[in-house]
Amino acid sequence: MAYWLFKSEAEVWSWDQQVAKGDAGEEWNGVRNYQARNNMRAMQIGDRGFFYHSRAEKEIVGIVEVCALAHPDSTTDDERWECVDIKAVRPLKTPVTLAMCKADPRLSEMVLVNNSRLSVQPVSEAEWAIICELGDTDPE
DNA sequence: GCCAACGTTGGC
DNA sequence: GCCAACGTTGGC
Repeated sequence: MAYWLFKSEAEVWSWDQQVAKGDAGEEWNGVRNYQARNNMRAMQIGDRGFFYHSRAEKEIVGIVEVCALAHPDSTTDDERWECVDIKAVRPLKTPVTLAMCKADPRLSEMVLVNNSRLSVQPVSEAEWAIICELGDTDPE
């Protein structure tokens, strides 16, 4: 199983809205970046991801699960753009802020720390465990 | 609100 | 195929 990180501005699509979708999940649509799309194409059902609020909050707030493989993005007719569906699993007990990630030397290689512009990014298994620890949350 | 970094577009 | 111009993202 692989791990990922999904970024969204809370004003556009928030964790609360994701939770409200329940187990049905929702398309992670609107991505118009090849690297982010390629990451979504590589995802498998059951992969886990962090849900990150960019801009105002700048913190990882929850854990999501991939529940549909990459398929055409319903918000465009442009066949280049695809997206997966994700569903909320549970919130982190303690949100993990960007500042916390930057402050932890074990996370210095994290994409979130080094390439803040990429909206769908891979997370290593080690990084996953560290952030769950910082978030006081079971990594399963 | 500003601006640096990055990705994309389009003229040549 | 290069690269300048432009638009967008996101940290500060």
